[in-house]
Amino acid sequence: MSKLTIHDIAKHAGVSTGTVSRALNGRFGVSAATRDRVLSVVSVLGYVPDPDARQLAKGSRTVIGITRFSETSLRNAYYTLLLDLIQEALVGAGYAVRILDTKDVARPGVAGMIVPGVYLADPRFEELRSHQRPFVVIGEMPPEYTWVEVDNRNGMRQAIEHLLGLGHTRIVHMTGSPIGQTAQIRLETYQNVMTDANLETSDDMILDGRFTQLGAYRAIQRALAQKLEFTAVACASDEMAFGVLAALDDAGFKVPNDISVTGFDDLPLDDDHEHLPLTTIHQPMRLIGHTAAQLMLEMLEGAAPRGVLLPTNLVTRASTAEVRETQMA
Amino acid sequence: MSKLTIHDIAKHAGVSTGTVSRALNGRFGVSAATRDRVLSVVSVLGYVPDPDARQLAKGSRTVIGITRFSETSLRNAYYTLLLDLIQEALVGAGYAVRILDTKDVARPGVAGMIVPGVYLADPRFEELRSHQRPFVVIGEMPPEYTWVEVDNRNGMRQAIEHLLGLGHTRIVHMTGSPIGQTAQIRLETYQNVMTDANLETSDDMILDGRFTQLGAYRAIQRALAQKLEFTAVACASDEMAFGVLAALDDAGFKVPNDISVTGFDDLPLDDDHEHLPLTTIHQPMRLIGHTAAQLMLEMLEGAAPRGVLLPTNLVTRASTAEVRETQMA
DNA sequence: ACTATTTTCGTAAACGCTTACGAAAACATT
DNA sequence: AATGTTTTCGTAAGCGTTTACGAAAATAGT
Repeated sequence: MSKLTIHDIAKHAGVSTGTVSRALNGRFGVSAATRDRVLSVVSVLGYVPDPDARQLAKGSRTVIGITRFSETSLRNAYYTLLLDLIQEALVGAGYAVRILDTKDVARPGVAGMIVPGVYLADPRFEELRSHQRPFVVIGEMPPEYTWVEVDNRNGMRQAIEHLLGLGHTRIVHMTGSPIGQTAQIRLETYQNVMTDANLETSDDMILDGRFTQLGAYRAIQRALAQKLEFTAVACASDEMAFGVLAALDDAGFKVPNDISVTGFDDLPLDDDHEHLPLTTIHQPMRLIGHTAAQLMLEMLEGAAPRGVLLPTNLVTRASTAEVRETQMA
Repeated sequence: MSKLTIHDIAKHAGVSTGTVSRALNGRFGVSAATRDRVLSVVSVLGYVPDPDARQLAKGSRTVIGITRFSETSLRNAYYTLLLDLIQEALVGAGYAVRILDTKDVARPGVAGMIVPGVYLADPRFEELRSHQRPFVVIGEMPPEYTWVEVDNRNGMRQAIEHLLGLGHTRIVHMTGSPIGQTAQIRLETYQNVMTDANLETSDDMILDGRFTQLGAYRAIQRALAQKLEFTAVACASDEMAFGVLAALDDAGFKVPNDISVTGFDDLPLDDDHEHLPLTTIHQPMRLIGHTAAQLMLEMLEGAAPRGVLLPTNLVTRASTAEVRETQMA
């Protein structure tokens, strides 16, 4: 019940500590048979290696920094969750994780940085590039960098096609901040899919909700005031979808009977039980976090840069329905 | 230039490694003279002990968990900053910090928990209490627990008195979620100060903004629709104040000429340059984080529980002004 | 079969620190 | 001065890993 060490595992598995360590780290020089035996003992006894000892033995102290999210602080639920997940994976691999500023990238002891939401024109990006430290960005980047992102194009396509499948033709898009490229990609995809379906996407059908509930709420109010007609709104984030839901409700529209709404992210918000269950595009957060950690580990071992695009999928819930005849006033 | 170890220090100071360690940790058994000599060598060479080695040698691995914030995920900017600060202090003291769930409190290796925003009736609270692990809550608690919180009473008093000093008499309050006690205390203080000044605080003067921008925006819209008259609104958070600002702006009121607005928190939001500079109550975040860490360290050494109330101060910016004669329609 | 290779694995030395333990030095007490 | 106390400090044994290094075992080559 006290601390389980590598020696205990070695004893139980009838091998030496060196072998256990090699098995654990997937190092070369262990037969598949003994590796499996060791691993099974590990999982039976529930052994988990001491990160400190591991770190110490590995030599050079290494902390991996994660920068604070900046695109908009309101998308923070996303960030906190991500932070947690990355941390989990990295600590498991024996690294220390700290929240740092991009300017700390050169600090001694900092092995690398994980930076959610930087974009090419971001001033912080230059800061990162100018030092040699490896960094992985969470967001789409040119191929010469290492990054992981969800497949925004396919995600938004899924949302729009879902709406089209329900018979909607007047679909407006609620976009996010114009700075972030995530919003940009989602917007472009909306336009492309609509155009491919021979549907109109005039400028007034693109509402800017700035990735916030309030922004989306006001955008809808303005659109309604201008007598914009639509039967569905495809949002670039759940957060904004909630704002849309509120605005529609206040204006007397019923979702999904009068108007359908789709979100994007599907983050596990812990306080939003009051909302209508949202049809949305699910992001595999767990996978994103783990992949980011994985990429960092790869970089640290000198791997070449690469980008990873993760799949999304549509989650159909209660905020969308088939279009009906007389919907708008 | 490579890693500076305790041996280097020992050599330079002409003592043994044991002595250096003792000097560094303020342990008993080192003369003041040698301690100072060692410490000066340390600072000259810029030596900083390896946390992993320290941790390993100290024996029992100890991670300190911080739970995810739940009161409302929108107050997340607050949380992220806090997390960062606590981490900074704790890591400096040789502890590992992880984001954990309250139910992980019993996990082996978890020395203690720092829990922002739990309240007495919180189900998570029971979970914490039932295990013996020490925990410090960020938020006001009965004296038998260890906690740190900003002086909400004095803070809200400062805000209201500032408004009173400007001649306002019709002051409404924008409150947060009814669950959290923080909102409760701020609300009560508003009522008390107003009553003490012989001013009215009827129920319709208390608007519920649910700690979100959107919530506050809608609350103001509703109040305006009901022809509620007021010359100032004192908000329980900056977040809500921004919503109020937006609602007032949309309704054609000028802040601060027509109506004054105060916030509460003064968090460094990195994306809100577009807002009018807010008169608000400043929370010493750095101090809160460090104090939380400090209290945890104390607890770990078996200190008795205690609560700490940190001072707030009023920051006067552009959202408040003297009341004028003809303000409301 | 016997040697040359290759693969698997055990041994033991780090990694940088803390902390008993006991020796030496300092100070008190007679 | 001689002895007893207390304080200061050096020595060395860990803490739980990783990883050369080389021995042993398995496989290949003749």
